Amino acid sequence: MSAPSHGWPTEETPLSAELLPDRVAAMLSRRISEGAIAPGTRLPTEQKLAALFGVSRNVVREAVARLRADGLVDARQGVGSFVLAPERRLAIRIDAAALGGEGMAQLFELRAILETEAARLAAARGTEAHLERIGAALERMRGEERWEEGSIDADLVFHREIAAATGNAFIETFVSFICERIRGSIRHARAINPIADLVEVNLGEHDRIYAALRAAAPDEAEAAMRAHLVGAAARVGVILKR
Amino acid sequence: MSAPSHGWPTEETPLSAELLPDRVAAMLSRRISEGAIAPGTRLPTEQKLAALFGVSRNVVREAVARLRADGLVDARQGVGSFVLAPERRLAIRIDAAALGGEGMAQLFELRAILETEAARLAAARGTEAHLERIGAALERMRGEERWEEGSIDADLVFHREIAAATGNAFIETFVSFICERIRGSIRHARAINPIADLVEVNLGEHDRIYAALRAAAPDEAEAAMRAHLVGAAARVGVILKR
DNA sequence: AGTGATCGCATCATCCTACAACTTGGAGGT
DNA sequence: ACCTCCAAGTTGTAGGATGATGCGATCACT
Repeated sequence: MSAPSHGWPTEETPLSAELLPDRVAAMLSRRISEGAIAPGTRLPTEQKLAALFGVSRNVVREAVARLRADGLVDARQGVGSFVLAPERRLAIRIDAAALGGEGMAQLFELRAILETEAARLAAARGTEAHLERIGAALERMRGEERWEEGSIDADLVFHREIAAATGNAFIETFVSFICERIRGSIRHARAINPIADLVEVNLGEHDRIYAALRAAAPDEAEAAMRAHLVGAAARVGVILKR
Repeated sequence: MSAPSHGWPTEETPLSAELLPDRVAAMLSRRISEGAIAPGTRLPTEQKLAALFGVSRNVVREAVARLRADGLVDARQGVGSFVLAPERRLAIRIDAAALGGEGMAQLFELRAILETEAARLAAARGTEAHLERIGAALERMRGEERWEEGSIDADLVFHREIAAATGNAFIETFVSFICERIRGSIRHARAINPIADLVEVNLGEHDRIYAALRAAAPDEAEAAMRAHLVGAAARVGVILKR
């Protein structure tokens, strides 16, 4: 037993539809983020990993390359790959597994923090061009009567355009990212549990936001956005505190 | 000439220290995010990319694998890799190039939104264990008299622990990520322009935050955090509006 | 001629082998 | 004790081979 028992029980692969490198990367990533590999320690060599996972070294390389790109490990030629401290990460990634129950509530809370402030800033700074694009998204939503793919898309655009109206590219990126993740996880639950999510309700809330933005009223925009998010969260079974 | 002139001038590589796959991925990523490749269109085949960049197909594969992991392209076996709409991205990545001037101000604004709210939540929810860890970071900072590596590290821990005290894992991740990116970009400017950034100033601001958290006073915690961030931004030459 | 099944082709996914570049550590000589 | 050189181990890169997959063209049958 030369390996110091890293604890690699090969983890029977649950035959997911993902590609091999993605699976390997996901497993390693989970081990690292769970602290099962302690920062500073060295990963097994690529050859050993290949043997452990039962894949070729090329597949392992793609997986490790992704970990390196995310800043989870530091691969040094001729030495090995070392686990980095978690705060060194270079990319934020949210996998669906983290959104079960409590995770979704937390993500909604983060979303609310960003979007309420985004609404406030958009009301204060949004140009006519911005407002027109927000209005266009609203109109697209108005056309549909059921809450399905088309209107959900328009909803995302609506929120993204508000974030863009802040003039802050990072706010736009982060809000868009979070909304997209929430949408992705909702789609599954929705098919099973078709909550009464009438367009009228949503439209009323959206109209209030838009009116506040048009009126350049930051306080009202923030309040309207908060009310909308509380409602949206409730509609997917999440209670948004505060 | 079968290739419909994607416009691939091979882009002479500026001999950076990065690895080959990283360089290829960065080039492709830039093309995509700049819109030079229009969503929906197909990338050249891996063989052609390998020939264009003058590298092996393996290198291209690692690069494309990373793009796919980030949600920038969708690679379908036997067909090709297609560029996705920008909002479909699965990871947030901030490269240093985006932080020149205006970028840094925008990132600070985003940071302020998150951290002021985080301070408020931490004051309301933080447990004794959380507060102790925040205090420990503060003590570590107090030991140093110059603002250098050690105290900067402690500063990061201080902010991260406050985010952790919200009990929201996503807030912790996002705040930590943003602080780390700002730190990385500051380090360079700092070496050239050693702004008067005395520890006492920083400590005073931090003490105010800590006192507010101890007192479980959300409003004061938020105000103290805002004051600190305005000061921190000013010290690196960024004016934080509002 | 129209329709359906079949085949071939382009492409990605995976695997394999080999070599280059780099680091480490020890053998051996000075 | 110190320096030099070399051998082993590891990651980085190259190139090819093979299987899997999706698409279009061809071909046979009606």
